Amino acid sequence: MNYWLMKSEPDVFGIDDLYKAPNKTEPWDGVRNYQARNMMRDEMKKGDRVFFYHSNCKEPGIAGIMKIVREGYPDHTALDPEQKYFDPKSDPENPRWYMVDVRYLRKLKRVITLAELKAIPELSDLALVRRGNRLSIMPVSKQQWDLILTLE
DNA sequence: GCCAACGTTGGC
DNA sequence: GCCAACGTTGGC
Repeated sequence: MNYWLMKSEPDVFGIDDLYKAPNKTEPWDGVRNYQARNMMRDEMKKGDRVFFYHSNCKEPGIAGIMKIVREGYPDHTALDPEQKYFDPKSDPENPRWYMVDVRYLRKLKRVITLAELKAIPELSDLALVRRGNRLSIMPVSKQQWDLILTLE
């Protein structure tokens, strides 16, 4: 099993929104970055665990845990001109963008903030805490995952 | 293929 | 709201 971290803006879609979704499951659509796309399309496997990270908000940090319940498949929001994430360069025969389905597992007892994570030397390799990192999806090692959970 | 301009991300 | 950092675009 692999571990990941995915960012979302809680004002748009936060951990509580995932909890309220049907089956507590939601497609992770709208990702328009190739590195992130490749991870969803090629590397994420059913059962993988994912930190739900709240970004661009008052208290950025890890808010909960979810799991992958459906592996990469084409992101249809890229194909629909009505959608915000429409991409005229994607096409149904050769979809450019992919998504996975995630299911809510639990909220953390408290949000583990970015500031805390940055202060831990053992996490300096985590992409999240690297300066200027803008990846919305990133791998987390088992060691990093376990360490982060001890902070809870 | 280089690189300037531009748009976006996301912490602060 | 500001702005640094980054990815993408497109002219050449």
